[in-house]
Amino acid sequence: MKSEKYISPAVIRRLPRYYRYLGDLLAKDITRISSGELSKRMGITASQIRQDLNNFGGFGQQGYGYNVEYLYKEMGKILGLYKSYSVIIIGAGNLGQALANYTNFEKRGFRIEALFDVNPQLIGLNIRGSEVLDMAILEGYLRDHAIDIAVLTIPKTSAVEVANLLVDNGISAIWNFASVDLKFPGHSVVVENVHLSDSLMTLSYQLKELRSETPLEE
Amino acid sequence: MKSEKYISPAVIRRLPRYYRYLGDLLAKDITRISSGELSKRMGITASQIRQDLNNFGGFGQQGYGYNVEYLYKEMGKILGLYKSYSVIIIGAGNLGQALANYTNFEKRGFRIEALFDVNPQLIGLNIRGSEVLDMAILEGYLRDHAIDIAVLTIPKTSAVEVANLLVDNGISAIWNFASVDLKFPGHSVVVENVHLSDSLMTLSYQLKELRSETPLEE
DNA sequence: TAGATTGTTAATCGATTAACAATC
DNA sequence: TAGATTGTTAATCGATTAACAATC
Repeated sequence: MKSEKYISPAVIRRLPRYYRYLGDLLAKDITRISSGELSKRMGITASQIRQDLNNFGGFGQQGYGYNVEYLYKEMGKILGLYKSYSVIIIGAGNLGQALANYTNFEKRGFRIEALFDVNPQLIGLNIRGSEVLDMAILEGYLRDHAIDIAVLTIPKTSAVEVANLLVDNGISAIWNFASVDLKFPGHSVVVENVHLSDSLMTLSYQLKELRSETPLEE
Repeated sequence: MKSEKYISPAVIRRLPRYYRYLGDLLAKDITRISSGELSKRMGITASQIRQDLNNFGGFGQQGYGYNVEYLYKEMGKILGLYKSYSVIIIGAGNLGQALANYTNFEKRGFRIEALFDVNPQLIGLNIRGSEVLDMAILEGYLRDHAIDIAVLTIPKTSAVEVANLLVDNGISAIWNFASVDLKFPGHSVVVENVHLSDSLMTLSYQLKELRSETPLEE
């Protein structure tokens, strides 16, 4: 109906970064900021900042710039941070537990309802108020609970199978830490990947390049 | 000297993905692959695959395609995976420990030498063979050990300060999990960011959009 | 050889930057 | 009002895709 304007992924990826900088400014009691000043701080062009923001509305004022608090709140709305989300974590290993223990997510409205694992040693454990449940009851659990987001922190071997089960049972958002690309033909699902291995390889590539560029020191 | 051709970040980000798919093919005993077939599997154009690979050399053969094992190994070399890297983890909290416990990194040649933390409760702990050392001795440690990569898993409040200390003491690669953008003017340092909060916000944005697109079910 | 598929040049598309009129 | 800075259109730049000659 509202036929929203298409926003490119490149823009979307910059939104959390704007949000972060605005939050920092707010913490420093800076009340207004121009695109030029923000440009210097963020290391991107003022033109890009204005283009990006204007995808979502005219938040600034000529001759003045942007009101930090207002823009911060608007960005929060755009990012969907004023809603509360129910979250389950699939895989209660080191990474799953680390995420469950990370309090900042709760603060932003991401409520961890439960964790799931196949390991009997982990089942029954309580991680900062959330119980680790048996993966065997996951399907039933999803029928009884309205879950917004599933976090996938299981090995790639079982990731595709479990992801399909999640989607077949109504999950439409997956935060995927498994080293596979998930595809759900015919379903409306959003997936955000955190491919740690890929990230580390990219670093390794860059380090190799850096070292080959720099001639030996004398 | 070797005046390497400039490779765009967009290409670099795709390299680990190629490497992953080639590894999967290899595991399935598939010995050859054409750009057309790989295109179908990866969901990117064959043209892009050929362009990307040809940044680094002509790995294929007309009429045949690419030899999977050969290309896999070449990609590994390009990514710098045949070297061994010494790694320290700064911040032995949940995330730092999770990364230290993740055995796949060791397998790829990233050896975790030590972890560092300020918390007395953690200092002295042994995480899968690596000791948690006092952050106070970090500077001295760096003088005595040749460390390739530092993993930054500390809160953003101290991240900038510690990162500067690392770089001042010879670290030239940082895998940054703190929610800040690190800058090192005048130093040659490569930084790879894993901004988990940003990633989760992106997911939240996408979920919000997905839900506003889809009209109510009847 | 004929068929397949690469490597590479050229065309297109999209994203970034520049410019400037509008306006606070 | 004059100065500053936005919102937006136009220009540029870079990345992706298409096309095809080269060649295995």
